[in-house]
Amino acid sequence: MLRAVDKHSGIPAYLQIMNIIKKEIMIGNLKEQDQLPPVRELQKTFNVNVNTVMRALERLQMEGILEAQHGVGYFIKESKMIKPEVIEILEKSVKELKEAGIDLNTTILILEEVWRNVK
Amino acid sequence: MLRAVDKHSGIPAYLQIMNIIKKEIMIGNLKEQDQLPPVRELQKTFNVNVNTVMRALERLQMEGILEAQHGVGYFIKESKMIKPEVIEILEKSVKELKEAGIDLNTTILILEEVWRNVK
DNA sequence: TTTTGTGTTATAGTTAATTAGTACACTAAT
DNA sequence: ATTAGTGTACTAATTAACTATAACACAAAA
Repeated sequence: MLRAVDKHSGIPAYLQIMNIIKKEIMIGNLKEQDQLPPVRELQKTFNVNVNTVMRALERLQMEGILEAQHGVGYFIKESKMIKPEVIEILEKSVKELKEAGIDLNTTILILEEVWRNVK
Repeated sequence: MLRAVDKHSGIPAYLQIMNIIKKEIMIGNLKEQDQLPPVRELQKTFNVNVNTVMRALERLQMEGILEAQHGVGYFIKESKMIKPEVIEILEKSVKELKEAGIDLNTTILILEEVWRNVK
């Protein structure tokens, strides 16, 4: 479910962690009021320092996504799960793109460009 | 065509520059043997220091995408343009996603997840 | 040969991200 | 009251990214 961070991607670890957690919420693996694993466990899972975990969680708090309870744990505060239709739209495209031999990075670059141009 | 870098995204500027140039190549705005604008101009366009431009261009050289000619300029060495069909696949999805009220960041997060799961 | 336009290199300083290590603070169960 | 499990805070040090500034090196045209 939760995976380690990629330390060679150039993307700051705390950003990656934020995104991983957001993703888990969006696909429904984490729902409102669910408790996160303890920070000392997250630290091992993501393979980073506690402070880095804290930075990620603090920012997710600021975004209203998490809530901290001192001495207890971190909880999902706001969770808007993505509709299955949305996943399906992407699944269809991804299949076609993979068949065309396109890789993920290329797809993201083109996607950003297309996003800007489509009305 | 070329846009300034987003200094608040958390993504290192040199990575953003690399991606912008790759994107221009993929959509066909830059073709093999085309010359890039001079580094002192790129510096202004991207709103960064020369050294940061250099770092991006050096790495693109290492990836075999650019070639430097001292005293002359930077040239596109390898350019594989994306097929229009691929763009169309994404355009169709993007339209649907926008209509569903999904934003770009969310799309990218879900896309990465879907990419991992689709065979 | 000089000038202009280009890439290249180097130094010094700043800031952000990350780590290690330690200690403290709150909560709930015993 | 104690303990175990949790979050929180702080200091010190390291590294990567970035900036400003300046100088140097090569190529082509005047």
